[in-house]
Amino acid sequence: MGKQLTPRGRQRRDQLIAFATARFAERGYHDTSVAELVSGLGVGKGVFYWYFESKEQLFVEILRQAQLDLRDAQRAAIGSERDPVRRIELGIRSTLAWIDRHPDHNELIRVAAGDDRFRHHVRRGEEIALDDLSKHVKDAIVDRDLRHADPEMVAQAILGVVGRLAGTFLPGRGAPVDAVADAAVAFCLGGLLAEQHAK
Amino acid sequence: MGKQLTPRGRQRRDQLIAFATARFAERGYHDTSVAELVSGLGVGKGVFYWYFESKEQLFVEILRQAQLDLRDAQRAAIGSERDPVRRIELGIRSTLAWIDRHPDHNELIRVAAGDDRFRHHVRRGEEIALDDLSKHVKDAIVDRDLRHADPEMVAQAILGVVGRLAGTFLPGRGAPVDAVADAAVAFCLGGLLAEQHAK
DNA sequence: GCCGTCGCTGACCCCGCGGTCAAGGCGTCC
DNA sequence: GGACGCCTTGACCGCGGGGTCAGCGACGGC
Repeated sequence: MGKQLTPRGRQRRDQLIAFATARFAERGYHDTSVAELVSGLGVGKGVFYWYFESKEQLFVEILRQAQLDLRDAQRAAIGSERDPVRRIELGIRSTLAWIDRHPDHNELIRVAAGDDRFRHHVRRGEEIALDDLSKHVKDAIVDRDLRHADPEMVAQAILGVVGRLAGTFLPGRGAPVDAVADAAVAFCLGGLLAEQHAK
Repeated sequence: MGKQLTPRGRQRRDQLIAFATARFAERGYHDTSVAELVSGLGVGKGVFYWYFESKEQLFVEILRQAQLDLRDAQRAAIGSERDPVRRIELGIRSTLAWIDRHPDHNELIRVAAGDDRFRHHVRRGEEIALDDLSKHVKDAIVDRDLRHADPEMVAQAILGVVGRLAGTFLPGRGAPVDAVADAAVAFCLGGLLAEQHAK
């Protein structure tokens, strides 16, 4: 599967991945042709098929890599924090920070989510983070004697908030990440009705 | 633009729309060919182009109609309710009820949101509902002296929650709509940290 | 200098797509 | 019955897509 590559080869491969990521994010999967990708780098078509099996395989690879990277960022941010609520907050903030740093990858995930062919990849990539999040929610409910709620639903709701705010405010008019993160955290924790209290 | 159709013609047209809606929802825009649509109804290809200008135009029409229909449902549900928080709740519930009744249309909206070609249609369709929602949020904040928050961000967050919960729980697992709606409302209003209180 | 391996070329193939159109029913009204 | 207009047919077109492949450097080891 994994082909042996010299440093030179690896460089080309990375070029292709980087360029393809940008194009996929900008124009979607179907509207980005292989011809476009190679001509964008000024190379022949064969180069593409030297490094990748197919356009689809490349897309999936980028997608998977992005999801792994995001997951790493989340893990690193959460670290060994004990308080479940705080873990959730750190997860939210690190996710938004990652999206802010990788707008193309996030866009690509959105594209993938809208395509039947790739949707299950997205779901699979989310699953683990979602399970973790659900656990934290469950812990939080137990620890703090909160109202009973299905942890998975709450976890999904949080993902919904984060995804939506990121998709709306980060790429368009560059709202400061921190402001968006603050809003996301405040909403997820306190909802609409939270009384004003120490910020 | 709008062609005159006899009752028979209108019936065919509706058949095509219904079938296309299902196919688009199931397989996406690109992976649903015109040939597939017509052969699914056992008619010739010309039939399609007798009723529609193009595949794209048909898709956009279905999309627009779905969004208008959803909006009508929301309006009807909210009616003349005065309390902004209650208006928001009614909006959430009616949206989820609509999605539950029209899974294909909702799926189609998701598909459209992931395609660069149609994304702006989706946004445009959301805009009005979003503005309304923002107003309600603003009113709620003023009325109840809640913590200051950007109404638009809160509105987007609410849409995020509703969209995500609908997309995850309604089509796959046949979760009862009311349960999902209760969870969505509870989360949007009280967030994670809301203490337990009268259900 | 020679040869092998890695990287690259780009013309080419085949296919399926969206879309067209000349021609042929079929219903209806006179 | 004839004529007209709505509806339908399906072979056909051009195009651009993903993917292939025989052959051409070019560089490094011997």
